[in-house]
Amino acid sequence: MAKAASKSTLFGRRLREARLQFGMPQDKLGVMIGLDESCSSARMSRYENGIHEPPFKTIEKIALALKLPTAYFFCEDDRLANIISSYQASDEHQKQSIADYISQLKIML
Amino acid sequence: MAKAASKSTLFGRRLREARLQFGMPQDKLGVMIGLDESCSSARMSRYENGIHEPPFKTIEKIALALKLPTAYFFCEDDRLANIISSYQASDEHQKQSIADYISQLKIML
DNA sequence: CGTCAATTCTACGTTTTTCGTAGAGATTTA
DNA sequence: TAAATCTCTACGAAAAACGTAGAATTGACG
Repeated sequence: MAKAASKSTLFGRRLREARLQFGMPQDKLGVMIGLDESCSSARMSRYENGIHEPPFKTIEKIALALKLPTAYFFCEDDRLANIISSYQASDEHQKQSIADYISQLKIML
Repeated sequence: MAKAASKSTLFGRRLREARLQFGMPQDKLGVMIGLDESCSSARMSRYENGIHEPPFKTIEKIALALKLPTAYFFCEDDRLANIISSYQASDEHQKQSIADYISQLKIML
């Protein structure tokens, strides 16, 4: 039987997605952000399944470890999530290009 | 004397900024998202000052009330925060334009 | 299939955090 | 200044997350 996703959160789903993309088990990622290895897996599991919600500091450490902006984990919209992660991966010049492009559009609103 | 910002969080700072922009006192905003008016101001104050951290559900309600994407409240980078809120304010066609523009840049990475 | 190893999940008691209350402090307006 | 509006905070009660220990699941290999 499939897992009941009853308690899942957007954050949890994005976390799992990003971690799998990164190719790392829960316990390893937990240790990366400073969790004790004795409970690392338990905690990460609960975060991914939406059973518990981590404090902001922990969310930031996770984002840093996975090389994604914290905001990424709170995007419902896949397209926006992609924009955010692309922005993160861009160099200064490209970041400015993106910002400029958006400013252009805004004038037309 | 200025308030000690010792416990402030990024979320709290973005929340205050967005609420003031929206032009609404803490208690009113709290009631908007379903808080009892008897403690609405107390809770919003603690969120803004980083004394307490609200659960994800509450963060989402706040974002909805202020007409901003949840992700906005987790952006350190002002330029990215602006991109996110502009995206939110755009119509479907413009959203796609933004996504396409970013895809273009990505190819050049 | 069956087994071993790796990974993920969860019940339970403890610890930590947030909540609601009540009122104080600060700021603005008349 | 006085009154009204807005914001902040100490305290005990309630709720949520934590660490532990081990169970369940998944995957690779024979």
